[in-house]
Amino acid sequence: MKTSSRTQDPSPTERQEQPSGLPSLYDARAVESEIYERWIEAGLFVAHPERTVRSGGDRLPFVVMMPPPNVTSVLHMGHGLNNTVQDVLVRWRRMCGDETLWLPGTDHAGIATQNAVEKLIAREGETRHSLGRAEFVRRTEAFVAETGGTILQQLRAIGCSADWTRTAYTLSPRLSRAVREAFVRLFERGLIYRGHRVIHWCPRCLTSLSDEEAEHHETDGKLYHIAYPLTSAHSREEERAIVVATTRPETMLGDVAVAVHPEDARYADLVGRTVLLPLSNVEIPIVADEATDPDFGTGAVKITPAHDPNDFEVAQRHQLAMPVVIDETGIVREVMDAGGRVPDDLRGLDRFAAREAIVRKLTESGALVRVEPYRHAVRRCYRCSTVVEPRLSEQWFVRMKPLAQPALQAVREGTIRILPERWEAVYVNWLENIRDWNISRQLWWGHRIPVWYCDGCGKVSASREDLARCPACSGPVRQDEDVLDTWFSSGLWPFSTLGWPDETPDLKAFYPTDVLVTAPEILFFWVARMIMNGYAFMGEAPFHTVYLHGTVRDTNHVKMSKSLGNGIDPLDVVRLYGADALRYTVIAGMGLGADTILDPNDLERSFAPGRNFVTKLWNIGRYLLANAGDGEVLPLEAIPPEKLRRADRWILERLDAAIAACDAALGPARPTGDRWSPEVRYTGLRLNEYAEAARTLTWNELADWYLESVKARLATQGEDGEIARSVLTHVFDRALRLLHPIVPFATEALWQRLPGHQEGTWLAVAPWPRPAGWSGGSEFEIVREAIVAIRQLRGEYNLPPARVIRAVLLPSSRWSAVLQEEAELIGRLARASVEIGAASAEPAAHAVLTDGTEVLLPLAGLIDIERECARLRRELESLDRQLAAVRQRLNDARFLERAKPEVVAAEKEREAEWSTRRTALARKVASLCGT
RNA sequence: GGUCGCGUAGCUCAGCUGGUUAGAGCGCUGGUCUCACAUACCAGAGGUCCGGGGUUCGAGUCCCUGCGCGACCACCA
Repeated sequence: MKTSSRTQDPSPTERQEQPSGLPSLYDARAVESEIYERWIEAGLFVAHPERTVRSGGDRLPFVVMMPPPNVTSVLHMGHGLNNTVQDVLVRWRRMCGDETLWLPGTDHAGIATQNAVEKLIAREGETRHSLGRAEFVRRTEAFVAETGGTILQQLRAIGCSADWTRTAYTLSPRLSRAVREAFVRLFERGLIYRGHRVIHWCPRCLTSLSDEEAEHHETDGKLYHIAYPLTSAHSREEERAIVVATTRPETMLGDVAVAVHPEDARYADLVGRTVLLPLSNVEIPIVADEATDPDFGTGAVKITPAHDPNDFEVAQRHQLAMPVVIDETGIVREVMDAGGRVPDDLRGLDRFAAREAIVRKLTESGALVRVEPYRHAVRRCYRCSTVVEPRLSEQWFVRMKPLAQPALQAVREGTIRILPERWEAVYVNWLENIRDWNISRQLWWGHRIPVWYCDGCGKVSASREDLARCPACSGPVRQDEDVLDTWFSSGLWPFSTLGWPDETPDLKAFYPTDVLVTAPEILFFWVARMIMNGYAFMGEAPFHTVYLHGTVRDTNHVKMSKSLGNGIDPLDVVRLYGADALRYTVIAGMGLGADTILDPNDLERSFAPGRNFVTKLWNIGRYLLANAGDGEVLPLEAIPPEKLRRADRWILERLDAAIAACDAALGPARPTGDRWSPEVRYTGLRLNEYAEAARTLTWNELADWYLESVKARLATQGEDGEIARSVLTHVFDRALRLLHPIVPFATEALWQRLPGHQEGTWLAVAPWPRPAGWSGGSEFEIVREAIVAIRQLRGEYNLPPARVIRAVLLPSSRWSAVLQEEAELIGRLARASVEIGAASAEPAAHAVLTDGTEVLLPLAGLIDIERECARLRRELESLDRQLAAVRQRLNDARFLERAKPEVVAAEKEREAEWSTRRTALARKVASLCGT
């Protein structure tokens, strides 16, 4: 073991001043980095496939796949929360004896990374096109090599116990091979196809997007009503035009028809006739189509097949042309099949400028009938927020319905559970209505689509290996220019990271995995697709539990983000308060699935509780080492049970209760069979409850009560002192184990110094505690009650703790012996000299315990008894008056007759309550003032 | 438009299948540097559990409704 770097170690001279060997203040910074290094050196986080039951070992595997952050991202609070949750689970299971694997890695993040690099080269005046594809990819690789993976380094600072020897990257050769394999298999199964249709297009990123990547944003827009004149006179004079409503007038240049509902009587006789498209002066037909909603707008809708997915389908049904009038950058021009539709003065305008120009022209010509404000959802690019332009193009799609089937069934039958439960409905709903997934991206950064086209014979080949010539005609081939959606590769994460498609020892031992921890935002992007892929390629679910945690927000409930400036840098928190404080705060404050609210303007308020808790732990440790020494302690089993004192039994019983509470809160780690039984399906993973149970044991029970009660015994030589030392050490040891997953650093630092610690053993892999079945702690409860009662009376009369006072206990018969025996202890903790059973007439403050034991605090000479008596008597008189009034009312027959029953009931209740209060007050007066 | 969630102490939140006196942390008040800890200890105040109705012996918890937030989904232009 290295000692040179252990900066928290006091020098030999300090050691004398600090008999505990621990500095008085916990130095998180020094302790944390040093301990983390030693964990890594000891290889504690490295998983061993051969030790799992799946590979002939005796351990159950417990596997968590880290949601790969974007390779270029830096750690923010969201990552902090996400990874802390995972680390807590992983550390818990590791201590439980599972062969744990927490596999870390990063995502190449196609659009995001490409955008970042394009911004970078723009400073040099370059564009990706000026550089060319090969050079651009090279530059991006260099950028990733330089800045990528920072976040993984940062995760170590918050204590993540991931297996860094298995760090994965979606664009690595190994995972790229998995991507190709997956693509080709789906292609061969007919689940990947090429389609010509209207997709979401980002005119800034210059790529198509999936439905999920085009986010809806509520926007205040306008609904324009435009008259399209009929080309021939109609019987009814007033209907010389048909009015259509649109939010995007600029698309009218690409209109090929006007559609009405087949059963719409208003337009029945117009179907089959034609109108003249304003501005373009093209004659277009009026068609009848079911897709038209007669109740919206005028009931007539313009059809722009190339720039609207619905219109595209209408046009297909009616075999209409599909002129493209907006290009890939959002400029209005004649792109394809437009045939002079776009007036000269509109060509070259941006789509929004064109909209204004068109509205102006229509207003001038009188074709614009009406404009009304209209609030609707506009789709925007999830990466750059640019308004998405629907665009007709050639793309690759995955046929989702067959893949969704088993994924749906898995959640319906409980093979996979999603927590919180409510997300299961969302998941099911999405899968039931799933549409085909556009997976091609017109980007350069990503996995190039492994498809080759033969210009000779026209064959389209998907291939695992690069093709140089056509497998059919041996002619020259060219590879598809596009790359795959980033989420295609991350969807393979649970098995591609384990070596698939090879049958590696890792894959055998660690697939399927166990719990997936992530935020609900990527339930569809990622989680659902992993599940579908799990079934498609591995034949079984990739995990049995999806744990969806909340979002980190500021005090205004706004999501934290760097761009909004309301973020908290987890590394700042680590620097100021320590990683343990950060972890404790997020875990303790997190209801299942609830958002975490933190105040970026007041880190102290947010994180002090965590830091304070760690300080408390540290101080318990200091006391223990200073007073129980660091030599061997008596094993608990070696103590004859009858020699245990009441406090010993009590704390051991509390320990059992805490272990049970922690276990219940964390829940079963996995289902018992191949699916979750209804009884336990939604239990467990209540990390805040677990944290609370462990904290209460450590602080409120061990430190506040047991430690205080045991101080005198520790000072004594001999057997009882040894027993106290043993119990204290034992309970603190177990408390450290329970707490370790939440605050790993401080607990490890203390545990390593516990009396009897064996060199080379680690808390990180120490066995998780089990309840031992202790009982007999309840006798100590009456002792605690007596102490609290004396303290309360002391507080009531403002007697400073330094003032040792007399206290007289008149025990009920039941606990007489107990209180007698514990009188010294009671006195010490309540700072009083305790006498038992000597009732006297002297003036005393008075209280009654739950079992009837009376507590008297003689006050002669301590307070002005005359004044206090006068005050109490006034109080008693006032109470008597009120009581008399209530009783009179209740005795009044007329009141009982006329008042509402609930009023009578309330009065009766009041009478009972005041009557009880009067009894207590009267006793008080009697003991203080005499009768 | 559809689906779902939330509204509990000044603040941030627990409160599981309805069951004694609704909890925690922070904050607040009073008292303490009591030899592990003032990043602490002791005691205390503070809640019509958003409003209204209902079911029940009993509702913070279940049902209906109103108000106020929020999330997700969405091919009525």
